[in-house]
Amino acid sequence: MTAAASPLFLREHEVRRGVELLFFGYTRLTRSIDEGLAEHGLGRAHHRALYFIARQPDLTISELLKILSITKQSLGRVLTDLAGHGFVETRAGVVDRRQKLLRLTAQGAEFEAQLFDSLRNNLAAAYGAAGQESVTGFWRVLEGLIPPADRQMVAALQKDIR
Amino acid sequence: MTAAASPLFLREHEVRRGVELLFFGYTRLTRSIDEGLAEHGLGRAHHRALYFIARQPDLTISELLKILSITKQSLGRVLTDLAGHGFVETRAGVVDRRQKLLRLTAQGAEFEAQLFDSLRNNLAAAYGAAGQESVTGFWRVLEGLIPPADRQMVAALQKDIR
DNA sequence: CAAGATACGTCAATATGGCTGTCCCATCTT
DNA sequence: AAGATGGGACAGCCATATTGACGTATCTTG
Repeated sequence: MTAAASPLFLREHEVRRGVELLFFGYTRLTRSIDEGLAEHGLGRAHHRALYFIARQPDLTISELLKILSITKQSLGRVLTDLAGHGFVETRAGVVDRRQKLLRLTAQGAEFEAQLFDSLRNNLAAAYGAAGQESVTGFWRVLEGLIPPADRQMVAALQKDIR
Repeated sequence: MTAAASPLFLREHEVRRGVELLFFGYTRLTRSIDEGLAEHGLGRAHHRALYFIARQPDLTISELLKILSITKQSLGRVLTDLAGHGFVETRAGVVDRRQKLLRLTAQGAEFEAQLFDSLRNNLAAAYGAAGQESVTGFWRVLEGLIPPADRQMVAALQKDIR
C-alpha cells in the first residue's frame, strides 16, 4: 500500500464525516416531529405516508408502496390508522376503478402542515446558516446517493401536478 | 398573506426537496450494507454500534449510549450479539475500573471495514459526481441540522485520538 | 366472452429494535 | 461509612417491519 493507494481509500476521513453527519442530521430532523406525532398516538411510519400523500394528492396505493419501499401489509396498517384519525380518505380511481386514490382530509392537511412546520424551521435554519451555494451542494450529493433506477421516482415528486 | 409572507414560507419547495432527498439518500445508503449484515444475522442497530466503536476505540458504554441515543437495555442486547460474534471485546477502564472500554476484535475490524466499503463506494461516487464544493455544502447543511448541544459530540468523532 | 393479470385487502405468524420499570453489583467519591 | 455512578440483567410491552397464503373486484386480452 505504498504507491497504489486508491484515491477512494484516501477519502476515508471525508467519507466517515459524511456518514456521521448524515446519521445525526437525519435523526435529529426526524426527531423534531416526534412530539407532534405522539400527541395523536402516531409514529414516524404514519408521518412518511402522510407526507407523501400531501406531496402527491391522488397517489395510488401501489405508487406509495414504491416510494416507501415497504410491504402492502405494513402500509395497510398505517393507512388504517390514518383513516381512523380522519386524516386520509380514498376515492376509486377514475381511469381504473380498482385503484384507490389517496388524499388528505382538511384535518389531515392541517396536521401535516403542523408537522411540516418543524421540518421547515429546522431545514430553513440550516439552509440559512450554510448559504445558498451550500444548499445546492447538499442536494447534489444526496442525489448521487440515490440509485439511478430510483431517481425518476424522486424527481417525479418535484412536479406538483400529475 | 399578501405582503407579509415570511421568507421561510416561500422556501417550502426547497424544504420539501431537502426532506425528500434526505429520506431517500439516507435510506439508500444504509440499505447498501444490509446484505453484508444479514450474512451474519445482524441488523442496522448492530452496525451503528460497530461503526462508532471502530471510530472511537476504547469508547465507554455511556459515551456510546449518548451517541446512539438509545437505552442501556437496547444497547445491551446489541453488544451481547456483537460480543457473541467475536466482533467486540471490552476491557476494564484504566482510570475508572467500573467503566468498560469497547474495542473491535481483529474479526470485528475486518467486518466493519467490509461494511464500510459499501458506504465508501456509494458516498465517494456521490462526492465525485457532485464535486468538492458540493461536498462542503453537503456538510455545512447537515451540521446546521444538528442541535448546538449535540455538535460537540459529533465534532469529537473527528479527532481520532481521545 | 372466458381466462388471466392486476390492484387492493386481509388473516396469521414472526423478527427487529426500540421502550419502561425494577433491582443488583462493583467501584469511585466524599 | 454513605452515597453516587457505571454497568448488567430480568420482565414485559410496543411499533414497525417481514413472509406467505388467500380473496375479491376490475381490467385486459386472446
